[in-house]
Formats: sequence, structure tokens, C-alpha cells
Amino acid sequence: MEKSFDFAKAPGHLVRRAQQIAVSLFMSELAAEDVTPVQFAILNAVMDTPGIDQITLAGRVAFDAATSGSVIGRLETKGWIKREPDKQDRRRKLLWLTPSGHEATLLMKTAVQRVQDTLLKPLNHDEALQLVGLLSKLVAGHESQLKQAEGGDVDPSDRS
Amino acid sequence: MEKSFDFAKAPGHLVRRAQQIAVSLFMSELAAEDVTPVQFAILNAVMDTPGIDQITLAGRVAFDAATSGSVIGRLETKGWIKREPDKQDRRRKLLWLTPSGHEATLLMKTAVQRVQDTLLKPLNHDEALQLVGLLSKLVAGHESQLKQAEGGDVDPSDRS
DNA sequence: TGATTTTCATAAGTATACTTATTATTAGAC
DNA sequence: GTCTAATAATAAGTATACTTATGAAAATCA
Repeated sequence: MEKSFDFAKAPGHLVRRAQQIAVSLFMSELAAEDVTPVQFAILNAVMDTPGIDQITLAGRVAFDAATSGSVIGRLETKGWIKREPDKQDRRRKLLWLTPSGHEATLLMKTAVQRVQDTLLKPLNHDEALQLVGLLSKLVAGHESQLKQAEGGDVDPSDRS
Repeated sequence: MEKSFDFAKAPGHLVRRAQQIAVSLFMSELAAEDVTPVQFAILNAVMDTPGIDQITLAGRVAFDAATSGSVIGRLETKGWIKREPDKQDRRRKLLWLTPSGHEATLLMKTAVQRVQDTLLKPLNHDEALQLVGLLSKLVAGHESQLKQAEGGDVDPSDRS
């Protein structure tokens, strides 16, 4: 009989630990750039889609508008991102990298690649591929659930 | 040529998303208990080892002393945990569940089990086992790295 | 034993991350 | 065209999570 919930095998606990480790590796590797994982995610997305608005960006990197708004504010303070109201829709603010933001983001990318490699280091090549595949499937599964739930009028074709 | 870092396949991003989903499922399933994943982890550990001190507990659930201290403070406010100074070592504070804390934690456990099942729902049985195995290996690998790093009284020359 | 070091807990400060509420602006219904 | 509903951004409030600093107490050792 179990005395308590078995944390060592609880996927929720393992995922939290893995995330904690990933953040820690990121912060070590990119200490010189003074950037966080979330900030990099945003810089990367803006580099990918210059002129993106905050809401679309929030969806792209998967957090809520309030959080991404405050992170973008910090990136603006650092001089990496420029925020300008859309002239067609003055509720919106559109985002661009500044030249120094562009340069900094490019520098970060190789470091981030190193972080990903270090994170997977305890696994061999096949295991690493498996893990990424399984996590992708898990995340995608829940994302489609979410879409169904909020969509309401379901498209019968994507019923599981 | 890639325009940007490929987030969809980046293990760091996938782990963050998975954690986000796990927390979200937890909060939905346990909305009635008004408890967070971290709070449950602590309650569970204290139930497992009554009279545990804060530092040992922090190590057990894997966060720093400052965070666990503030979480425990919140649990004390809720009347679920009792905190008493150790008479042998007055720096320490030892932790116990109150009767109502014990009752609440028991209630939470079945709900948490449901959360774990829901989290793994997009995977079949074998895949779920694989994922847990791979995450365990990844986390264990980094934990042993860490122990080596802090345990090894390495020469001071590598202090940058 | 007295001084130094270590350890435990907390405080202070920064950065997520979420929810709900508010404001400004646009889009849609009539 | 005006009223209403929806949307974008921000503000406010709570809860992690971390680092560094501080104070109190214990352990070490000279």
C-alpha cells in the first residue's frame, strides 16, 4: 500500500522538473545576454514575423496577453523591440526588432541550440527523438482538445 | 534555410507547454480545493514525512528554500500546516499537517491521479510508459550532474 | 573558549504566468 | 447612423520561482 502519491513517476512532477532544468540551463548558457527563455521566444517570433501584433504573438508562443504584454514591455526597455500602434486599427500595437535586437537575437540562437542539446544529453539519439515525438503528440493532443472546447460549434471532421 | 529557431521541435518549448498544460489541468480538476500543484506537492511530502524540516522538504519536492518557505506560509494561513521550531536546533522549523490539512490532502490525491491520467490521455499505454521513462532518465541525468558539480570541491580556478 | 564558518529561515527584488476588470476602439446588428 | 457586442491592451491581484542579502543559531576548529 502506498503511503503517498508517487512523485518520482508522476508525469506532472517530471515535466515540472524537466522545465526547471531547461530554464536553469538556458540561464547559465545565456547569462551574458541577460535574457530569459520567454523573452527569447518572443524575440524569435518577432524576427520570424516582423510587424506581428501582440495577441497573435501571444498565441504563437503560447501565453496569455497580459504576460506577453509585460515581457514585451521589458524587451522594449532593453531597446530590443519597438512597439507602434497600427494605423488601421488603433487598438493594436505592432512589433519590430530594433537593429540591436536583431543582432542580439541572432547571437542567442546558437546558444539556445546548445541548451537544447545539453538538455537532451542524458538521452541517446533515438531516445531524444522519441521524447520530442511523444511530447509533441501530448501537447498537440491537448491543443486540439482546447480548440474543440472553446470553438463550441465543432467541426465534425476533427472529432477524435 | 530556416528563418527562425524551430519551436515546434524544440524540447525546451515542448517541456514548457507540457508543464503549462499540466498546471492548467490540475487547477481545473482541483478548483474546488483551492490548491496549486506546488502546494499539493508540499502537503503530500509532509503527509509522507510528518515533522520534516523546511530544507529537507524543499530538496524533496525540488525547489529553493525561499519559494517553499513562502508556499508553506500560505498553507499555514489556510490552516493545513502547522509550523513549529525544533527544540534541538532552533534555526529549524518542523512541519506537520493539521487534521483538516490531512483530510484535504487525502481528498486531493484521487483528483491528482485523474489529472495525471488526463495529461497522458493523448498517448496510448506504451507511449505513456515510454514518456515517463524518458523524462525520468533526463531528470535523473541532470540531477547527478548537479550533485557532481556541487559535491566536487573543484579547484577554485574555474570561478569566472 | 573564542572566532570563523556553515546552516536555516526570511526578506527584498526580478520575472514569469494566470485571472478578472477596465479602457479604448472597432465591428456588427438594426 | 447609432447602439451593442467583441476585441486589444493594460492594470491589478495572486502564486510561483529564482537570486542575493541578512540575521540568528549551531558547528567547527584553533
